[in-house]
Amino acid sequence: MLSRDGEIGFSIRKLAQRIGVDPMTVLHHFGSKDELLRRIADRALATVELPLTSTDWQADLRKVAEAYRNLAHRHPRLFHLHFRYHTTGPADHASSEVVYRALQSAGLTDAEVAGLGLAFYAFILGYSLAEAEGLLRPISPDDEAELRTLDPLACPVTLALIPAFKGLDRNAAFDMSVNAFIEGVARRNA
Amino acid sequence: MLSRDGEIGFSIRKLAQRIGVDPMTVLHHFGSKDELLRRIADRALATVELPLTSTDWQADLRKVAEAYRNLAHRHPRLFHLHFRYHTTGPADHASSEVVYRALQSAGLTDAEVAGLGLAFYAFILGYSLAEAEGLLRPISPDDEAELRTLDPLACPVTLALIPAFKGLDRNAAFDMSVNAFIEGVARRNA
DNA sequence: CCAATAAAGTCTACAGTGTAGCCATACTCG
DNA sequence: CGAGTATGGCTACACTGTAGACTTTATTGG
Repeated sequence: MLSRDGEIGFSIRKLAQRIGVDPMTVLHHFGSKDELLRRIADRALATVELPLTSTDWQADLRKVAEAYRNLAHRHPRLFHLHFRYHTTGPADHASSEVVYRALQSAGLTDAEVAGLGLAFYAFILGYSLAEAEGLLRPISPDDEAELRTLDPLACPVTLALIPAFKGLDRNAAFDMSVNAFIEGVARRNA
Repeated sequence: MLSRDGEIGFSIRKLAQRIGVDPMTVLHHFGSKDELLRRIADRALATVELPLTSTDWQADLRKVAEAYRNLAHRHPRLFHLHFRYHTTGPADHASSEVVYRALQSAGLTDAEVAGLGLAFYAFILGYSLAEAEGLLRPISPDDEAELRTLDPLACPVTLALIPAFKGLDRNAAFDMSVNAFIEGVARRNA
């Protein structure tokens, strides 16, 4: 399955065999493998569960962020595809509309809405991708052993933080981070 | 060249032919193609120009963010590799040490430093990746034409923002965004 | 200095990939 | 009914990573 293994190890021939048709049939249907992956990514991205816009722009932003994180959780390999074939379907436009509307009602100028909106997007996509790729996972014993080999003179803070990494609460970390961004935005026009 | 074309279109055989050796030679040297790409990504990541830590933690964070963005600008396809083979070399540890030290001197708890530090990383990596992939590019006439086909009832704000997207100043947008995050962090313990 | 050992490089072969080109079949519309 | 068009499938081709055996080169120990 693509959600588990990602684009790597995925081939038209295997897919065709699994669904019992000729490889050329599926290829003709989609034109090329790239186009097939693009369509799959589109389809998966469209399942993001967007919030209805409310009067609380901060809550709206939080909900959009959570929606994309949940999506990444459902399809861990999706965002790789999204970054590769920057697919922007209807669902993307709908969610970016929510983001822009939220930022606009926060009282920002158009330039700020555009810049910060795209940045907010990049942030939640990057965070979701990093999390899905295992970069934000609470460190394993192996990781810890590797960290402990660091030079204590060069990386004292990192070494001191090892317990914090081990006990990392990913949900709390995500909330903290989104809140920090939102707080910074709110403070900008205050 | 890998910086231009990325992992796609890159093959051991082409590389070997370019440098005039047998493909098997390079393969035996690196063990596998994955290992080769990992090593290349390591090497490129190590060229990030880290700042010396100062007494101004906000300036330090800004410098780290800029350093990674510059790196992504030099090697547009690098961060795809980084996310795929989450390579964490010495340079990464050095730069994350800077980030953690900065956040710590901002007065955060260890859990906050760990969570926000990783999030800051994910943010600048995601932003750099998005920018390198062209997601944050000022929109082209084609993009504009596509945007104009959106339903004005569903996406009024997006449509109204088209001029802002056309005139998007990427540097300013990046500074704004990093500042928003930093501001949010600073405000957290105030 | 030479022989033994290890390392590095090279050739061949294999299984797997995307896909162009061509043919058969089915389905639609005048 | 017949012509045209979309759809599915077969073969072939150029390309990939890499396992395995073999040859050359370098290194090291006596």
